[in-house]
Amino acid sequence: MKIVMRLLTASYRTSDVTVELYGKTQDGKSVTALYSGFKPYFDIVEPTESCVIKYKSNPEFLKMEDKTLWVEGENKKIKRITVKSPWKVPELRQLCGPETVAMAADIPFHHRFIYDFDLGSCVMIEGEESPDDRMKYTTDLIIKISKIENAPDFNPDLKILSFDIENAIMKEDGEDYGKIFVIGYTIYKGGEIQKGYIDGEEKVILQNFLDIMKNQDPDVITGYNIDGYDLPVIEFRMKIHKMSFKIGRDFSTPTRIMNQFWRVHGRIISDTWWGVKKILHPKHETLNYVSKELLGEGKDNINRLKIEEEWKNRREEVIQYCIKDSYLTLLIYNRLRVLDRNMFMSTVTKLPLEDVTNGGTSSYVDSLLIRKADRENIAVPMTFRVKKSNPIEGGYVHTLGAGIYDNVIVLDFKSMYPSMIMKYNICFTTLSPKGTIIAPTGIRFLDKSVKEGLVPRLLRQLMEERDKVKKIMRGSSTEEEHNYYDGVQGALKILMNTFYGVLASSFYRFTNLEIGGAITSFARETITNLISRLEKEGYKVIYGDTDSIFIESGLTKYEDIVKLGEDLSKKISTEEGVIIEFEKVIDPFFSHGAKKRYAGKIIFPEDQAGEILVRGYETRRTDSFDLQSESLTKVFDLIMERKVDEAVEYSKEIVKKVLSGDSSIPMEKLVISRSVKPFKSYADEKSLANVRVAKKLMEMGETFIPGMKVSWIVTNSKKTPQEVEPFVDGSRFDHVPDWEYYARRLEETLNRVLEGIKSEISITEEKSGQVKLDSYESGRKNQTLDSFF
DNA sequence: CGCGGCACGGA
DNA sequence: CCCCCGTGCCGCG
Repeated sequence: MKIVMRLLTASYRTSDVTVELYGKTQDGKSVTALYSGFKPYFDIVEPTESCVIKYKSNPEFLKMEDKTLWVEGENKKIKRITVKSPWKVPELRQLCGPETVAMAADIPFHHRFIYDFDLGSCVMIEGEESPDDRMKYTTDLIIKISKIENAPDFNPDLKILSFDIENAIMKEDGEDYGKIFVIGYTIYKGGEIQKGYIDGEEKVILQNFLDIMKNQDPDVITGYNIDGYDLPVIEFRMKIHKMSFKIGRDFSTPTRIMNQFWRVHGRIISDTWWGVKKILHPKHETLNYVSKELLGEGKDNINRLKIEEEWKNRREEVIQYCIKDSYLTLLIYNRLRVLDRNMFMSTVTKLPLEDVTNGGTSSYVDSLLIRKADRENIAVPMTFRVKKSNPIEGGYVHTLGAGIYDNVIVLDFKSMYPSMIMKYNICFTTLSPKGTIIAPTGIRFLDKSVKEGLVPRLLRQLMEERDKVKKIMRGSSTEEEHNYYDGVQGALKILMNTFYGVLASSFYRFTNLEIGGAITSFARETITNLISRLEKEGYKVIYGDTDSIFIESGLTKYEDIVKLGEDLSKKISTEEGVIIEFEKVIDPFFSHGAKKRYAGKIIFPEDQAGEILVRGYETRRTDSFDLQSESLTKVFDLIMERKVDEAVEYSKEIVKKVLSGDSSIPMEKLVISRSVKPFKSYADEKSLANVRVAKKLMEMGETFIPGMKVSWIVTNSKKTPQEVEPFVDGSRFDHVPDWEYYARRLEETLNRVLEGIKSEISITEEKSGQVKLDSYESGRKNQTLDSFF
């Protein structure tokens, strides 16, 4: 038979080293495709005679081939050693001691298979169904592969199972420690939703859970915080009942990767919380808050801290609450389009969906770079850590003076770092003392005419691919088609931009800090040269950051400003060999005089006109309290209308109101929220409010998982460290906020902005009058806020 | 009052 | 397990 499927996950079984490819067909069939006979191998650089003998006499040894591979600037003799068991490779690669250099000996076996067959995210498989394996897998089809090749891309409908557990609080040790009362779930397939729950004896619940996995056979397992909570609890409770947590498509058990993600053969475990964090960046990360924000609907009202009581007295409500959690989570997961995003990324990285869902960005680059290196006989080094003595110097940031600016033109370098890599042929394959391209750091690279680097070539192909996809997108006839190509081109853009990050990282196989430094130094040179040139030509450059330049045009007519923007972009692009895009016009443009902080009203392009753009300020920060963000937004709105006096008046009023502890101010508007890392990573955990709050929450019986955001209200800032009380979404807060603290923080925020205008106004217009709010300086004796109001 | 640790956002 | 730059808050000496 012959099928076409999208790759969901890839793995291998240890019993006979068969590669397992799990996928989904366009018509919704789940597939296990098996490939036998592929063996793991790795390279040893110029091994000694005794080392060769050592390998040949090892029971794992299968064969040895001679290779000549390019290693750090020269061709070297390599022995390629093929062995029996993938899991033995870490041990075998150092068989001859630490002084022998092993290459490509840390590539996961399933990746090795995909790279060698040069498979993409969708494949065509020919083969026979395998009745012998019928009982070993939960999928609709089980096929022994006789032929496999790439197929055109498509995004099939996947079956998603979202679940949530309610269990005894894990406070003290005992038999019922964490005991599960109920599992609620929601299954989604092709637009249809099916809800359900399992209760009863815990052992029965767990068994039913395994049966649902087997019979429903979901492609994706999600939930809210399942990585750090539900899955560990289930694993733990199964152990107590001496059950095996076999939810894999091959009935294998899931394993935890880096104490964070879970991986299981055949399915994608994709925590919605993680998607929320990465895509939404909300102020609070609780399911209740995110649901309300995104769906306009919150969780049911159940007291989780007294779950045992609730389970005894309100069983039906708890069950409904539990199902609803899984349902809301599923809706959020779909709303965020996590699967679509990941499918697009898997398309452009040529990796299975699971690998882009739970893998790092280095695996994206690996997937493309290793294939190319292999085909060009370039040795693939193992991942190593580089000591970070002198970090790479980063992007250039132009000083931004305080004030209000008119009709500001924004120019952007298109894909700055990828462009630098391509223009200057920056690559580990072109790095050479004989090179004629000299970076500002003094590092040399060969000219393209001598040798085009692997990375520049790859980026060029990705950029060409993206331009092609964009063109198809513009010509697409349906919205669906348009969205598809838009997704692909967006993923290509993200992928291109990850190259610099990965190559400059301190923990990657192709890392070279000289190369990372060369890229940023070329970028700094490019932008600073352009700024000088524009200034020489009489333009007033007011700001720039890494790849953007802000010019106060000095013009007043809209058409003239737009024309200038277009002319500059055209002129510079042709001259510099790097594309400069005319991005927008902002009027007015405001900053209080700090880099990376500005606000302005967009007047070009048309489709963004009227939008107030804020960067860096408290309104954009998830760790400022709502009252602060809202007040600042209001002040910016007034400034954008150039109503400075009104802004000052408003600011005074609101600070006064807060200082008086006005009862009309909702407590929620005072909540401050910050994330907390694993406790052991802190130098002094007691001195940090967020860490203290996390610990308090755990004492209260709330779930806290490292990486989570926690929320609090400051109740006494005069004490050291300041006193804070956790704020739990949905439950009453019965402490008194430190109103003076909030008034002071608010005033400082608003003052920063208003002072920025005053200095500007007094210079250009000699406008008298007090703009600055009456100041309050903490720590100074005889001066408190009270003395001013 | 200056410094370092920390979290967050910009690009 | 993605880079650095920069801001602002807090606690400490």
